[in-house]
Amino acid sequence: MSAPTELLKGNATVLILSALAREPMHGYGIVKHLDSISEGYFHMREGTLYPHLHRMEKDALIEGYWKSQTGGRERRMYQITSNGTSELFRLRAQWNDFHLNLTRVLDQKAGA
Amino acid sequence: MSAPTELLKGNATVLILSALAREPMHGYGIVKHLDSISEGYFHMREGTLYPHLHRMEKDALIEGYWKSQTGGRERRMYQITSNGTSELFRLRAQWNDFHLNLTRVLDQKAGA
DNA sequence: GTATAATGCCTCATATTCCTATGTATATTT
DNA sequence: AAATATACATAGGAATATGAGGCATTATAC
Repeated sequence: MSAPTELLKGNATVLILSALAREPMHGYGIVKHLDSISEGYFHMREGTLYPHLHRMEKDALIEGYWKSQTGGRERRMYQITSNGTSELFRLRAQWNDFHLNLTRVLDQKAGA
Repeated sequence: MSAPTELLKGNATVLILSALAREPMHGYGIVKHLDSISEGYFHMREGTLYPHLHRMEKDALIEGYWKSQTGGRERRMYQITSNGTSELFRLRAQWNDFHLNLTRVLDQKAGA
């Protein structure tokens, strides 16, 4: 089973940052990493990923550079910046907060 | 602090069903209930709520009926159906699954 | 008494964000 | 030689929450 689109919305950034916090990766590698770590649950589409990477680079959350390979083909590598690390912490906290509140409503344990 | 729009996406239905699983409510009451139970975190806008209620009624997840008050003014009350209860269970399970997988990625505890 | 806020229902235009489809190109496997 | 996997990129369409607006009644504050 894979992640419902509606729930994925808004979480692409935190997923990408989490991957890059581990080590620098290129786009396709990020997709594979998320796929493998979640056992197929998060299979991010390229049409989702690349626009995100471009925006995140513009926002200085990540830094891209071209890396040539012995084979010849160049790949675009990305690494997380210090801005990106801060943002990752912020998004993680935001997520925890969201989870706490949603659980509270689903469990009906508080309120009037 | 209130819930980020992007995270709320896809969770409106489960929030509404959770409220109505407690007791029948009218639209405005649902907003107030969610607001109070989450201490202001989930403040669903009416532009979000009412289209959802109409769609959910059409999908037989909830049932609406007009209730007149001593004052004279009518209010539209909604109650959850058995379909709605099933759907609530399904969405709760889906949410738990999503949370499990996102946590797994954020904590970087599994995978290659 | 009258203005203001709160209650209560509803719709539409807009922004955001993900997906599908498509295009290009190289490397590896069968 | 063909099929698949790797790798980057963009355009068009679909879904969905928000903001702004409209309408009407009731309670509260001045």
